[in-house]
Amino acid sequence: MGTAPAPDSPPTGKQPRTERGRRTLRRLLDAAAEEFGEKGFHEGSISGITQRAGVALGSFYTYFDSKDAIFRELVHDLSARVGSEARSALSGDLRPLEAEQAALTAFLTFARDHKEIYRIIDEAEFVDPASFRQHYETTAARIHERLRQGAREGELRDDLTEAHAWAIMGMNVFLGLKYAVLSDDKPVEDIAAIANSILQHGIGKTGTE
Amino acid sequence: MGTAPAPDSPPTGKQPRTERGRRTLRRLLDAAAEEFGEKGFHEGSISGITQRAGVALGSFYTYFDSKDAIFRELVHDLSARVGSEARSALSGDLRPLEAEQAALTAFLTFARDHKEIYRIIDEAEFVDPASFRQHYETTAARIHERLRQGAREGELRDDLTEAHAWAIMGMNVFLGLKYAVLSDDKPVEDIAAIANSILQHGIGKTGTE
Amino acid sequence: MGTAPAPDSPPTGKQPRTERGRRTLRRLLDAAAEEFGEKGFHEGSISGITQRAGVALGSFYTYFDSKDAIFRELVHDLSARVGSEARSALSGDLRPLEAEQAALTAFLTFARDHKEIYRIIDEAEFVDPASFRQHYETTAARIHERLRQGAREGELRDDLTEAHAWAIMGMNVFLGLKYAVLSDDKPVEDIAAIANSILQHGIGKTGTE
Amino acid sequence: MGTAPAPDSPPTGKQPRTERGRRTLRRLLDAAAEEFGEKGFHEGSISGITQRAGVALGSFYTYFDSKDAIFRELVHDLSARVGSEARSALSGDLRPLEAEQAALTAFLTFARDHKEIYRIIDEAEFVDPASFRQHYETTAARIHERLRQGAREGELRDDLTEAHAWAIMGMNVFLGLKYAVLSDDKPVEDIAAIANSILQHGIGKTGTE
DNA sequence: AATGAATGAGACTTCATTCAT
DNA sequence: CATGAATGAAGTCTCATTCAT
Repeated sequence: MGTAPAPDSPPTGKQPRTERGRRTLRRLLDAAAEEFGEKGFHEGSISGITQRAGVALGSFYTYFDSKDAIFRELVHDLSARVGSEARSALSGDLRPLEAEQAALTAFLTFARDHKEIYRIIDEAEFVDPASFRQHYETTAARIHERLRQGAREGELRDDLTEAHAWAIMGMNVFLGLKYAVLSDDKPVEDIAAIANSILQHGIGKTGTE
Repeated sequence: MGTAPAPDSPPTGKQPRTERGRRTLRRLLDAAAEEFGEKGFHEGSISGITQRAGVALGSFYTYFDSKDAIFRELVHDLSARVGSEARSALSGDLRPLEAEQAALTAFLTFARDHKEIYRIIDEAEFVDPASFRQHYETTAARIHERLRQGAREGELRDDLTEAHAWAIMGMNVFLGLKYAVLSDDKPVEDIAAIANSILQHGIGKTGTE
Repeated sequence: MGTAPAPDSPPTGKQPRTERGRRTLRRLLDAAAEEFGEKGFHEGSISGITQRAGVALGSFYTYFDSKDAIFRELVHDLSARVGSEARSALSGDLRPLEAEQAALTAFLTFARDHKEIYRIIDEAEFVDPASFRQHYETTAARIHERLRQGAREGELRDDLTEAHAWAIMGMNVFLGLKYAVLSDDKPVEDIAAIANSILQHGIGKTGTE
Repeated sequence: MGTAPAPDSPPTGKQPRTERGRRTLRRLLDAAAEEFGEKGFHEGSISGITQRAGVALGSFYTYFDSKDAIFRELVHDLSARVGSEARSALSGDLRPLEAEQAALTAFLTFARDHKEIYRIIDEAEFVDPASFRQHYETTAARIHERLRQGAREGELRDDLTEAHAWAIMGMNVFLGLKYAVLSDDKPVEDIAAIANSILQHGIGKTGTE
C-alpha cells in the first residue's frame, strides 16, 4: 500500500481463550454494529447490545473495557472492511480512471449493505476523533497514492495533490450518502459513471464525449 | 436563487416580548453553538449552555422547550447562514465555473470562522434527520440550479444531474473538512482553485490548460 | 348554628383596595377552582391559574402569598358554600328525618354542579390537613346538633352520638361520590330517599313500610 | 365471594430472579407504603423510598418503571389486603347483620394498623383513577352481594340496591377515618356496634331496643 | 398594580460500570 | 466465564417564587 500510514494495530480487546468465548465476542460485535447503527452511539446502550447478543449484561465487561472500547473496535473494523472492499475491487489490471470508478462502485455496493457505516463513522468524530481522522486520512492517502501512480503511468496530470484526493473522497462519500443511504433505487454503476465523467473531463461544455 | 424551496419559516420558539428577553435568547443561541460545537449534541449539556450564556439553568426553558428544540433552531440558523453566505458571494455577474469557485471560497471562509458547523450539521443526521436532509437537499438543489443555468448559457454540459450537484457538494464539504476544520493553514483561494481545476477538465492528462 | 365551632375567620388574603383589584381576585379564585378541580393541587400550577384568569403570572402574588394560600382559601370557600347550601335547604320547618333528607338532596345537587369539590377537599388532606379536618368536623358537628335537636323533639333516639353523625356524613359523601361524581344519571331525590329509608328503619326485614 | 369480579392479576413489575432480588423488591414496597402514607404521592419521593428501604436510588428502577408504577402496585396490594381481611372475618356462619358488623370490625382493626391506606387510596383517585374506582366498585359489589344473600335468607329487606351498598360502605369508611385514623382511642367494637344499630332499625325513636 | 423574565432547588429517570454469587 | 442485582453520578425538565421595569 505504498506510503500508507503504519498499519493500524488492532485495538487490544481482551482475547478470549476458549472457543465459546470467541463466539460470544463476535456476537457482541455484531450486536453492537446493529445497536449503534440503529440508535447511534449515545442512544445505543450496553444493555441493548447484550440483549441483541443474548448474553448477560455483566458479560460485556468480560470482553470490552467500556462502551467506548467496543465502539472503537467497531470503527476500526468497518474502516478496515471498506478498505479491503476497495482493494479487492482493484485487483485486476485497470487504468487509473477505471480504477477510481471500480473503487467507487465497490464502495457504493458495500454502503448499501452496511448503511450503518455512515452513522458509525460520523459519530466517531465525537466519540473517538482519532479513529475518525485516521479513517479519512488513510482513505485519502490511498486515493492520493493511486493518483500519483496514474501520473507515473502518464495517464493522469502530475500536479495532483492531497487536496485532489480529498475532493474525490468527498464526491464518493456524498454520492454514497445520497444514493446508498438516503435512497437506493438507482444502479450503483450509473452513479459511479457520473463521478467518472467528472473526473475525466470536468463539467465544462468543451468536454467532448 | 431560482427554484430554491420556499424560505423555511423559523422554528417558532417562544418569542420574547421585551428587549432584555431578546438579548437572553441570542446569548443562549450563541452559547449553544459553542457548546454543541465543542462537545457535540449528546455530550453537550443544557447547564453547559446556560453557564456559557451566563444565565440560570431554568432560564433556558423560558425560550426553548427542550434540548432538541434549541438544536433544531441552531441547525436551521446555521443552514440559513451558509446559504446566505454563498448567495452574497454570487451577487456579481460571474461565469458558471467562476460562480462555483466563488461559492466554495465563501463557504471555506465561513467554515473557518464557524468550525462548529460541521459537528452540528453532522449530528443533525441523528438528532433531527429532517433538518439534516433538508439542509443538504436544499444546498444540492441550489448547486443543481446553477449548473442548469450554466448549461442554458452554453457554458456547461447539459446532461448535468442532481448527482453531479451532490458530487460537487461532497467535494466542497470534504475540502472544508480537511482545510477549514482539521487544519486551516492553506489559503482558501488555493483550495477553491483545485476544486475548480477538477470541474474544468477533470484529472486526466489530456486536460491541458 | 347552635354549638357549631367558632366561625372560621376567613383566611386573610391581601385585601384589594380598588374595584379592579377585587375583580382580579375573584377571577383568580374561580380560575383556581377550575385548575385544581381538573388537575389536582400538585399537577395544577400557578401559571395555569393565571392563564385561565387572563392575568400575568406575577400578578398572582399581589393577591396570594403562595400556592398553598389560594388553595386554603378555596377549601374554606367551598366548605362554606356546602354548609350554606345545606342551611338554606333547611330553612323551612321540617321534621328531623325530613331535614336530613333535604340536606342530602341539597348536597347532591350542589355536588353535581361542583364536582371539583371532591377533588379539592380530598387533596386538602395532604395540603392543608387542618382545613380538611375542620371541614369534616364542622359538618359532623352540624349533623350531630340536628340529631340532638331531633331527640329533644322526641322524634329521634336520644343516644345518638358523634359517631352516628360521622356515619351519616359518610353515607352522604359516598352517595355523592357514586351518584354525583362518578355517574350522575339518577335523580338526586331517589338517592336521598334511599339514605332516608336506612335512617328510618335500617335494612332489616322487620322494618315495615 | 359470590359474584365478585375475577381476581385481578397483579401488575407485572419486573420479576426478580434471585432471592436477594425478592428481598429488595419487598423492602421497596414496604418503604413506599410508608413514604406515600406519610407524605402523599406527590410529596413523597423516590429517593425517600429508597432511603427508607436502604438501597441506592437507581435500584428502584430495577423493579419499577416509574413512581406511578409502584404506586399502582401499592394500591392494588392494599386493596387486595383489605378485601382478604374482610373475607376472613366472615368465615364463620353469621347472620347478615352480624356479618356486616364483623366486616366493619375487621376493617377498623386493619385500618388502625395501616392508617396509610386512607391517604393512599384517596390519592389513587387522581394518580390512578382506574384502581381507585375499581377498589370501591369491588368493595361495594361485595357488600351488595351480602345484602342480597341476606334478603334471600329472609333476614333483610329485599329492595336493597347498589346505592344501599355504597351508603354502608360510606358509613364504614368515614367511621374508619374518624375512629381509626384521626383518633383511635375508642374500641373498634363500640364503633361497629353503632353502625350496626343504624342498620338494624335506623335512628328514629320508634326503633325501640 | 401589572407584567413577564429570571432564578434555582428539586424531582424523576437513565445507564455505564462494579460486584457478589 | 456467566449472571443479574446494585450503585450513584449526571442530565433534563418543572415550577413556585422573586425581581426589575
